Amino acid sequence: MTQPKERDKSKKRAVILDGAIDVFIEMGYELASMDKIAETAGVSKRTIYNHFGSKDHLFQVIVEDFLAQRQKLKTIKYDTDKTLEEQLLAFINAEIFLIDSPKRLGLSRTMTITFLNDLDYARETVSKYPPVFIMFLDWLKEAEADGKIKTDNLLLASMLFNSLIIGALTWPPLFSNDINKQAMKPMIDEVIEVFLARY
Amino acid sequence: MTQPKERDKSKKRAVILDGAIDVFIEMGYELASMDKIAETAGVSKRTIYNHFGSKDHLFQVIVEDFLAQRQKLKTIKYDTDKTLEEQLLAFINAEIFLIDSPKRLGLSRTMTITFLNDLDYARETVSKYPPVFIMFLDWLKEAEADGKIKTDNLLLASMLFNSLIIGALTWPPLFSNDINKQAMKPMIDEVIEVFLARY
DNA sequence: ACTTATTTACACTGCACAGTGTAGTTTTAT
DNA sequence: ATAAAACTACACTGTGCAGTGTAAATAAGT
Repeated sequence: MTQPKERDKSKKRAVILDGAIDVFIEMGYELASMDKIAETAGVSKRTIYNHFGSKDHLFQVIVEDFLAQRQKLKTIKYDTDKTLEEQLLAFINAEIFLIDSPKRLGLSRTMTITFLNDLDYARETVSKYPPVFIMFLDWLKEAEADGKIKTDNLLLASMLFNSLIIGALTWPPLFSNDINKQAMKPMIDEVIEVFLARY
Repeated sequence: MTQPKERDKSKKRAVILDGAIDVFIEMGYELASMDKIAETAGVSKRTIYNHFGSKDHLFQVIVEDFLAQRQKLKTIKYDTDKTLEEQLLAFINAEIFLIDSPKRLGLSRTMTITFLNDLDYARETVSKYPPVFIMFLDWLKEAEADGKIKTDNLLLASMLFNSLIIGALTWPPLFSNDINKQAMKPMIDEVIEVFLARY
Protein backbone atom coordinates (compact mmCIF):
# COMPACT_ATOMS: atom_id res chain seq x y z
CA MET A 1 0.00 0.00 0.00
CA THR A 2 2.91 2.42 -0.51
CA GLN A 3 2.27 5.18 -3.08
CA PRO A 4 5.16 6.12 -5.36
CA LYS A 5 2.47 7.81 -7.51
CA GLU A 6 3.96 11.15 -8.62
CA ARG A 7 6.97 10.96 -10.87
CA ASP A 8 9.07 13.65 -12.47
CA LYS A 9 7.86 14.31 -15.99
CA SER A 10 9.60 17.64 -16.36
CA LYS A 11 12.57 16.22 -18.21
CA LYS A 12 10.56 14.68 -21.05
CA ARG A 13 8.42 17.75 -21.10
CA ALA A 14 11.45 19.94 -21.70
CA VAL A 15 12.71 17.64 -24.44
CA ILE A 16 9.36 17.80 -26.18
CA LEU A 17 9.22 21.58 -25.94
CA ASP A 18 12.73 21.91 -27.34
CA GLY A 19 11.94 19.78 -30.34
CA ALA A 20 8.58 21.40 -30.88
CA ILE A 21 10.10 24.86 -30.85
CA ASP A 22 12.61 23.88 -33.51
CA VAL A 23 9.94 22.43 -35.76
CA PHE A 24 7.50 25.28 -35.27
CA ILE A 25 10.24 27.73 -36.15
CA GLU A 26 11.35 25.80 -39.18
CA MET A 27 7.98 25.01 -40.71
CA GLY A 28 5.50 27.34 -39.04
CA TYR A 29 2.56 26.18 -36.99
CA GLU A 30 0.40 24.79 -39.77
CA LEU A 31 3.04 22.75 -41.53
CA ALA A 32 4.62 21.43 -38.37
CA SER A 33 3.26 17.92 -38.02
CA MET A 34 3.11 16.11 -34.73
CA ASP A 35 4.98 13.20 -36.30
CA LYS A 36 7.79 15.54 -37.29
CA ILE A 37 7.90 17.05 -33.82
CA ALA A 38 8.03 13.60 -32.25
CA GLU A 39 10.89 12.61 -34.52
CA THR A 40 12.82 15.82 -33.87
CA ALA A 41 12.36 15.60 -30.13
CA GLY A 42 13.27 11.92 -30.16
CA VAL A 43 10.07 10.99 -28.42
CA SER A 44 7.00 8.99 -29.39
CA LYS A 45 4.05 10.93 -30.71
CA ARG A 46 1.84 9.34 -28.10
CA THR A 47 3.95 10.81 -25.33
CA ILE A 48 3.49 14.29 -26.72
CA TYR A 49 -0.25 13.81 -26.61
CA ASN A 50 -0.01 12.44 -23.09
CA HIS A 51 1.83 15.57 -22.02
CA PHE A 52 0.06 18.28 -23.95
CA GLY A 53 -3.24 16.96 -25.19
CA SER A 54 -3.25 18.70 -28.54
CA LYS A 55 -1.09 20.54 -31.01
CA ASP A 56 -2.88 23.77 -30.14
CA HIS A 57 -2.12 23.45 -26.48
CA LEU A 58 1.49 22.49 -27.08
CA PHE A 59 1.98 25.65 -29.07
CA GLN A 60 0.13 27.74 -26.54
CA VAL A 61 2.50 26.62 -23.79
CA ILE A 62 5.50 27.59 -25.88
CA VAL A 63 4.08 31.02 -26.64
CA GLU A 64 3.25 31.77 -23.04
CA ASP A 65 6.65 30.65 -21.77
CA PHE A 66 8.17 32.98 -24.29
CA LEU A 67 6.07 35.99 -23.41
CA ALA A 68 6.66 35.44 -19.72
CA GLN A 69 10.41 35.61 -20.27
CA ARG A 70 10.14 38.98 -21.91
CA GLN A 71 7.90 40.30 -19.20
CA LYS A 72 10.71 40.18 -16.69
CA LEU A 73 12.90 42.44 -18.79
CA LYS A 74 10.32 45.10 -19.09
CA THR A 75 10.12 46.05 -15.46
CA ILE A 76 12.10 49.28 -15.49
CA LYS A 77 11.67 52.03 -12.95
CA TYR A 78 12.59 55.65 -13.58
CA ASP A 79 15.99 56.37 -12.06
CA THR A 80 17.25 59.93 -11.55
CA ASP A 81 20.83 58.70 -11.45
CA LYS A 82 20.81 57.28 -14.93
CA THR A 83 20.78 59.22 -18.18
CA LEU A 84 17.62 59.24 -20.25
CA GLU A 85 19.52 57.55 -23.07
CA GLU A 86 20.49 54.70 -20.81
CA GLN A 87 16.97 54.11 -19.65
CA LEU A 88 15.38 54.35 -23.07
CA LEU A 89 17.92 51.82 -24.23
CA ALA A 90 16.76 49.44 -21.52
CA PHE A 91 13.22 49.55 -22.89
CA ILE A 92 14.52 49.02 -26.37
CA ASN A 93 16.53 46.04 -25.24
CA ALA A 94 13.48 44.42 -23.70
CA GLU A 95 11.90 44.41 -27.15
CA ILE A 96 15.05 43.43 -28.93
CA PHE A 97 15.23 40.41 -26.67
CA LEU A 98 12.39 38.99 -28.74
CA ILE A 99 14.57 38.86 -31.82
CA ASP A 100 18.20 38.77 -30.80
CA SER A 101 18.83 35.08 -31.27
CA PRO A 102 17.88 32.97 -34.28
CA LYS A 103 15.63 30.89 -32.08
CA ARG A 104 13.76 33.80 -30.57
CA LEU A 105 13.53 35.55 -33.90
CA GLY A 106 12.02 32.46 -35.48
CA LEU A 107 9.65 32.00 -32.63
CA SER A 108 8.58 35.62 -32.83
CA ARG A 109 7.80 35.18 -36.48
CA THR A 110 5.81 32.00 -35.97
CA MET A 111 3.97 33.61 -33.09
CA THR A 112 3.17 36.69 -35.12
CA ILE A 113 1.73 34.53 -37.87
CA THR A 114 -0.59 32.68 -35.52
CA PHE A 115 -1.64 35.94 -33.91
CA LEU A 116 -2.51 37.44 -37.27
CA ASN A 117 -4.36 34.28 -38.18
CA ASP A 118 -6.53 34.39 -35.09
CA LEU A 119 -6.97 37.86 -33.65
CA ASP A 120 -9.18 36.67 -30.80
CA TYR A 121 -6.58 34.20 -29.70
CA ALA A 122 -3.97 36.94 -30.00
CA ARG A 123 -5.90 39.37 -27.84
CA GLU A 124 -6.60 36.72 -25.25
CA THR A 125 -3.00 35.67 -25.03
CA VAL A 126 -1.48 39.12 -25.01
CA SER A 127 -4.00 40.37 -22.48
CA LYS A 128 -2.42 38.12 -19.86
CA TYR A 129 0.51 40.51 -19.80
CA PRO A 130 0.48 44.25 -19.19
CA PRO A 131 0.31 46.12 -22.52
CA VAL A 132 3.68 47.05 -23.88
CA PHE A 133 3.29 50.78 -23.62
CA ILE A 134 1.89 50.89 -20.09
CA MET A 135 5.17 50.27 -18.32
CA PHE A 136 6.78 52.91 -20.46
CA LEU A 137 3.95 55.28 -19.69
CA ASP A 138 4.71 55.03 -15.99
CA TRP A 139 8.33 55.74 -16.65
CA LEU A 140 7.42 58.69 -18.82
CA LYS A 141 5.26 60.24 -16.12
CA GLU A 142 8.12 60.26 -13.69
CA ALA A 143 10.56 61.58 -16.24
CA GLU A 144 8.22 64.44 -16.96
CA ALA A 145 7.67 65.12 -13.25
CA ASP A 146 11.46 65.25 -12.97
CA GLY A 147 11.51 67.92 -15.69
CA LYS A 148 13.61 65.86 -18.07
CA ILE A 149 10.93 65.40 -20.68
CA LYS A 150 8.08 67.50 -22.03
CA THR A 151 5.02 66.15 -23.82
CA ASP A 152 1.57 67.47 -24.72
CA ASN A 153 0.12 64.02 -24.53
CA LEU A 154 1.78 61.32 -22.48
CA LEU A 155 -0.17 58.46 -23.96
CA LEU A 156 0.55 59.51 -27.51
CA ALA A 157 4.23 59.91 -26.74
CA SER A 158 4.30 56.53 -25.12
CA MET A 159 2.65 54.81 -28.04
CA LEU A 160 4.89 56.60 -30.43
CA PHE A 161 8.03 55.40 -28.73
CA ASN A 162 6.75 51.88 -28.85
CA SER A 163 5.87 52.28 -32.52
CA LEU A 164 9.34 53.48 -33.27
CA ILE A 165 10.81 50.38 -31.69
CA ILE A 166 8.50 48.04 -33.51
CA GLY A 167 8.73 49.74 -36.88
CA ALA A 168 12.44 50.37 -36.86
CA LEU A 169 13.84 47.48 -34.86
CA THR A 170 11.50 44.55 -34.34
CA TRP A 171 9.62 44.43 -37.60
CA PRO A 172 12.39 44.43 -40.21
CA PRO A 173 14.26 41.38 -38.87
CA LEU A 174 11.07 39.33 -39.00
CA PHE A 175 11.28 39.64 -42.77
CA SER A 176 15.02 39.78 -43.34
CA ASN A 177 15.54 36.92 -40.87
CA ASP A 178 18.74 38.60 -39.88
CA ILE A 179 19.84 39.82 -36.48
CA ASN A 180 23.15 41.57 -36.82
CA LYS A 181 23.00 43.54 -33.62
CA GLN A 182 26.07 45.46 -34.67
CA ALA A 183 24.29 46.75 -37.74
CA MET A 184 21.29 47.72 -35.67
CA LYS A 185 23.26 50.04 -33.44
CA PRO A 186 22.96 53.18 -35.59
CA MET A 187 19.22 52.69 -35.83
CA ILE A 188 18.93 52.15 -32.10
CA ASP A 189 20.77 55.38 -31.43
CA GLU A 190 18.67 57.16 -34.00
CA VAL A 191 15.45 56.00 -32.37
CA ILE A 192 16.60 57.42 -29.05
CA GLU A 193 17.66 60.69 -30.65
CA VAL A 194 14.39 61.06 -32.49
CA PHE A 195 12.45 60.53 -29.34
CA LEU A 196 14.50 63.02 -27.35
CA ALA A 197 14.41 65.57 -30.15
CA ARG A 198 10.65 65.67 -29.93
CA TYR A 199 10.00 65.41 -26.22
CA MET B 1 -12.65 28.25 -91.81
CA THR B 2 -13.57 31.36 -89.81
CA GLN B 3 -11.90 31.59 -86.39
CA PRO B 4 -13.98 32.98 -83.53
CA LYS B 5 -11.22 31.55 -81.32
CA GLU B 6 -10.52 34.23 -78.67
CA ARG B 7 -13.34 35.02 -76.29
CA ASP B 8 -13.61 37.43 -73.44
CA LYS B 9 -12.86 35.65 -70.20
CA SER B 10 -12.25 38.78 -68.18
CA LYS B 11 -15.73 38.85 -66.65
CA LYS B 12 -15.49 35.39 -65.10
CA ARG B 13 -11.97 36.11 -64.09
CA ALA B 14 -13.07 39.16 -62.16
CA VAL B 15 -15.88 37.22 -60.47
CA ILE B 16 -13.43 34.56 -59.37
CA LEU B 17 -10.97 37.10 -58.03
CA ASP B 18 -13.71 38.86 -56.08
CA GLY B 19 -14.87 35.67 -54.43
CA ALA B 20 -11.35 34.48 -53.80
CA ILE B 21 -10.40 37.76 -52.13
CA ASP B 22 -13.36 37.49 -49.77
CA VAL B 23 -12.51 33.95 -48.79
CA PHE B 24 -8.79 34.58 -48.42
CA ILE B 25 -9.56 37.51 -46.15
CA GLU B 26 -12.06 35.61 -44.07
CA MET B 27 -10.16 32.38 -43.61
CA GLY B 28 -6.56 33.16 -44.50
CA TYR B 29 -4.65 31.45 -47.27
CA GLU B 30 -4.25 28.03 -45.72
CA LEU B 31 -7.82 27.53 -44.59
CA ALA B 32 -9.37 28.93 -47.72
CA SER B 33 -10.39 25.88 -49.75
CA MET B 34 -10.89 25.99 -53.47
CA ASP B 35 -14.35 24.50 -52.98
CA LYS B 36 -15.25 27.37 -50.69
CA ILE B 37 -13.89 29.92 -53.13
CA ALA B 38 -15.86 28.35 -55.96
CA GLU B 39 -19.04 28.46 -53.91
CA THR B 40 -18.49 32.05 -52.81
CA ALA B 41 -17.70 33.22 -56.33
CA GLY B 42 -20.65 31.27 -57.72
CA VAL B 43 -18.44 29.45 -60.17
CA SER B 44 -17.42 25.86 -60.64
CA LYS B 45 -14.14 24.79 -59.12
CA ARG B 46 -13.00 23.51 -62.47
CA THR B 47 -13.32 26.96 -63.97
CA ILE B 48 -11.08 28.41 -61.32
CA TYR B 49 -8.43 25.88 -62.22
CA ASN B 50 -8.91 26.59 -65.90
CA HIS B 51 -8.28 30.26 -65.23
CA PHE B 52 -5.55 30.20 -62.65
CA GLY B 53 -4.01 26.76 -62.63
CA SER B 54 -3.44 26.51 -58.90
CA LYS B 55 -4.35 28.00 -55.57
CA ASP B 56 -0.87 29.44 -55.27
CA HIS B 57 -1.11 31.22 -58.56
CA LEU B 58 -4.58 32.54 -57.84
CA PHE B 59 -3.33 34.12 -54.65
CA GLN B 60 -0.25 35.45 -56.33
CA VAL B 61 -2.35 37.32 -58.88
CA ILE B 62 -4.40 38.90 -56.11
CA VAL B 63 -1.32 40.03 -54.22
CA GLU B 64 0.33 41.54 -57.25
CA ASP B 65 -2.79 43.40 -58.30
CA PHE B 66 -2.94 44.83 -54.82
CA LEU B 67 0.68 45.92 -54.67
CA ALA B 68 0.44 47.47 -58.11
CA GLN B 69 -2.44 49.65 -56.95
CA ARG B 70 -0.41 51.03 -54.10
CA GLN B 71 2.57 51.67 -56.30
CA LYS B 72 0.71 54.39 -58.16
CA LEU B 73 0.06 56.34 -54.98
CA LYS B 74 3.66 56.39 -53.99
CA THR B 75 4.97 58.40 -56.86
CA ILE B 76 5.42 61.76 -55.18
CA LYS B 77 7.84 64.40 -56.34
CA TYR B 78 9.26 67.12 -54.12
CA ASP B 79 7.32 70.33 -54.62
CA THR B 80 8.60 73.69 -53.39
CA ASP B 81 5.10 75.13 -53.44
CA LYS B 82 3.70 72.71 -50.92
CA THR B 83 4.42 72.59 -47.21
CA LEU B 84 6.54 69.79 -45.86
CA GLU B 85 3.61 68.63 -43.77
CA GLU B 86 1.44 68.29 -46.83
CA GLN B 87 3.99 66.23 -48.67
CA LEU B 88 4.83 63.98 -45.76
CA LEU B 89 1.13 63.37 -45.41
CA ALA B 90 0.97 62.23 -49.02
CA PHE B 91 3.56 59.54 -48.29
CA ILE B 92 1.69 58.49 -45.21
CA ASN B 93 -1.53 58.23 -47.16
CA ALA B 94 0.08 55.93 -49.69
CA GLU B 95 0.76 53.49 -46.87
CA ILE B 96 -2.58 54.01 -45.21
CA PHE B 97 -4.21 53.07 -48.48
CA LEU B 98 -3.21 49.51 -47.66
CA ILE B 99 -5.43 49.45 -44.62
CA ASP B 100 -8.15 52.07 -45.01
CA SER B 101 -10.98 49.79 -46.05
CA PRO B 102 -12.00 46.52 -44.40
CA LYS B 103 -11.19 44.68 -47.59
CA ARG B 104 -7.73 46.14 -48.00
CA LEU B 105 -6.98 45.73 -44.33
CA GLY B 106 -7.97 42.08 -44.47
CA LEU B 107 -5.96 41.53 -47.60
CA SER B 108 -2.95 43.22 -46.05
CA ARG B 109 -3.16 40.89 -43.11
CA THR B 110 -3.49 37.76 -45.22
CA MET B 111 -0.63 38.95 -47.38
CA THR B 112 1.56 39.65 -44.40
CA ILE B 113 0.94 36.17 -43.10
CA THR B 114 1.97 34.51 -46.33
CA PHE B 115 5.03 36.71 -46.55
CA LEU B 116 6.10 35.76 -43.05
CA ASN B 117 5.46 32.12 -43.87
CA ASP B 118 7.68 32.20 -46.90
CA LEU B 119 10.37 34.83 -46.80
CA ASP B 120 11.78 33.91 -50.20
CA TYR B 121 8.42 34.33 -51.80
CA ALA B 122 8.04 37.62 -49.98
CA ARG B 123 11.36 38.96 -51.20
CA GLU B 124 10.68 37.86 -54.73
CA THR B 125 7.26 39.46 -54.81
CA VAL B 126 8.21 42.70 -53.12
CA SER B 127 11.31 43.06 -55.26
CA LYS B 128 9.10 43.63 -58.29
CA TYR B 129 8.32 47.05 -56.86
CA PRO B 130 10.73 49.77 -55.81
CA PRO B 131 11.50 49.49 -52.08
CA VAL B 132 9.25 51.61 -49.94
CA PHE B 133 11.89 53.95 -48.66
CA ILE B 134 13.60 54.63 -51.99
CA MET B 135 10.95 56.99 -53.29
CA PHE B 136 10.99 58.84 -50.04
CA LEU B 137 14.76 58.99 -50.17
CA ASP B 138 14.60 60.86 -53.45
CA TRP B 139 12.12 63.27 -52.00
CA LEU B 140 14.31 63.77 -48.95
CA LYS B 141 17.36 64.60 -51.05
CA GLU B 142 15.53 67.39 -52.77
CA ALA B 143 14.06 68.70 -49.53
CA GLU B 144 17.53 68.85 -48.07
CA ALA B 145 18.95 70.54 -51.16
CA ASP B 146 16.15 73.06 -50.79
CA GLY B 147 17.31 73.72 -47.21
CA LYS B 148 14.07 72.64 -45.62
CA ILE B 149 15.46 69.60 -43.89
CA LYS B 150 18.75 68.68 -42.25
CA THR B 151 19.98 65.12 -41.73
CA ASP B 152 23.32 63.51 -40.90
CA ASN B 153 22.36 60.40 -42.75
CA LEU B 154 19.74 60.52 -45.47
CA LEU B 155 19.24 56.79 -45.66
CA LEU B 156 18.77 56.42 -41.94
CA ALA B 157 16.28 59.28 -41.87
CA SER B 158 14.40 57.76 -44.75
CA MET B 159 14.18 54.36 -43.12
CA LEU B 160 13.17 55.92 -39.88
CA PHE B 161 10.28 57.77 -41.42
CA ASN B 162 9.08 54.59 -42.99
CA SER B 163 9.45 52.77 -39.69
CA LEU B 164 7.37 55.38 -37.97
CA ILE B 165 4.58 54.89 -40.46
CA ILE B 166 4.64 51.14 -40.18
CA GLY B 167 4.99 51.00 -36.42
CA ALA B 168 2.49 53.70 -35.60
CA LEU B 169 -0.05 53.49 -38.40
CA THR B 170 0.05 50.32 -40.48
CA TRP B 171 0.92 47.70 -37.92
CA PRO B 172 -1.61 48.27 -35.14
CA PRO B 173 -4.74 47.96 -37.33
CA LEU B 174 -3.55 44.59 -38.58
CA PHE B 175 -4.10 43.33 -35.05
CA SER B 176 -7.01 45.46 -33.91
CA ASN B 177 -8.78 44.94 -37.22
CA ASP B 178 -10.07 48.44 -36.88
CA ILE B 179 -9.66 51.36 -39.24
CA ASN B 180 -11.18 54.42 -37.65
CA LYS B 181 -9.36 57.00 -39.71
CA GLN B 182 -10.71 59.74 -37.47
CA ALA B 183 -9.02 58.19 -34.47
CA MET B 184 -5.79 57.87 -36.39
CA LYS B 185 -5.52 61.57 -37.10
CA PRO B 186 -3.71 62.57 -33.90
CA MET B 187 -1.16 59.86 -34.47
CA ILE B 188 -0.67 60.88 -38.09
CA ASP B 189 -0.01 64.46 -37.02
CA GLU B 190 2.31 63.27 -34.32
CA VAL B 191 4.34 61.20 -36.76
CA ILE B 192 4.83 64.26 -38.93
CA GLU B 193 5.78 66.40 -35.97
CA VAL B 194 8.25 63.87 -34.67
CA PHE B 195 9.91 63.66 -38.01
CA LEU B 196 10.17 67.41 -38.41
CA ALA B 197 11.38 67.88 -34.83
CA ARG B 198 14.37 65.69 -35.59
CA TYR B 199 15.29 66.72 -39.12
C1' DA C 1 13.43 -6.80 -6.29
C1' DC C 2 8.98 -5.09 -7.00
C1' DT C 3 5.45 -2.26 -8.55
C1' DT C 4 3.43 0.85 -11.40
C1' DA C 5 3.80 5.17 -13.87
C1' DT C 6 5.51 6.39 -18.15
C1' DT C 7 6.95 5.62 -22.61
C1' DT C 8 7.10 3.32 -27.08
C1' DA C 9 5.80 1.15 -31.50
C1' DC C 10 2.49 0.90 -34.59
C1' DA C 11 -1.59 0.28 -36.71
C1' DC C 12 -5.68 2.69 -37.59
C1' DT C 13 -9.70 6.15 -38.09
C1' DG C 14 -11.53 10.03 -40.06
C1' DC C 15 -11.26 14.07 -42.35
C1' DA C 16 -10.10 17.92 -45.29
C1' DC C 17 -8.36 19.37 -49.24
C1' DA C 18 -5.59 20.24 -53.94
C1' DG C 19 -6.06 18.92 -58.17
C1' DT C 20 -7.93 15.97 -62.35
C1' DG C 21 -10.88 13.70 -65.97
C1' DT C 22 -14.95 13.68 -68.39
C1' DA C 23 -19.37 14.05 -70.37
C1' DG C 24 -22.75 17.07 -71.00
C1' DT C 25 -24.63 22.05 -70.96
C1' DT C 26 -24.42 26.92 -71.81
C1' DT C 27 -22.69 30.90 -74.09
C1' DT C 28 -21.00 33.69 -77.71
C1' DA C 29 -18.87 35.24 -81.86
C1' DT C 30 -19.97 34.97 -86.70
C1' DA D 1 -28.32 28.86 -86.94
C1' DT D 2 -24.13 26.85 -85.90
C1' DA D 3 -19.74 25.52 -84.25
C1' DA D 4 -16.52 25.82 -80.93
C1' DA D 5 -15.06 27.88 -76.69
C1' DA D 6 -16.11 28.23 -72.02
C1' DC D 7 -18.38 26.48 -68.24
C1' DT D 8 -20.67 23.10 -64.97
C1' DA D 9 -21.54 18.95 -62.31
C1' DC D 10 -19.59 15.44 -60.21
C1' DA D 11 -17.12 11.64 -59.18
C1' DC D 12 -12.60 10.40 -58.04
C1' DT D 13 -7.44 10.09 -56.69
C1' DG D 14 -3.96 10.76 -53.64
C1' DT D 15 -2.03 12.76 -49.79
C1' DG D 16 -1.07 14.54 -45.37
C1' DC D 17 -2.28 15.00 -40.92
C1' DA D 18 -4.57 15.27 -35.95
C1' DG D 19 -5.66 12.32 -32.79
C1' DT D 20 -6.62 7.41 -30.62
C1' DG D 21 -6.21 2.53 -28.85
C1' DT D 22 -3.44 -1.00 -27.25
C1' DA D 23 -0.07 -4.22 -25.85
C1' DA D 24 4.50 -4.59 -24.79
C1' DA D 25 8.85 -2.38 -23.06
C1' DT D 26 11.23 0.70 -20.03
C1' DA D 27 12.12 3.44 -16.11
C1' DA D 28 11.91 5.10 -11.47
C1' DG D 29 10.59 5.32 -6.58
C1' DT D 30 10.47 2.42 -2.50
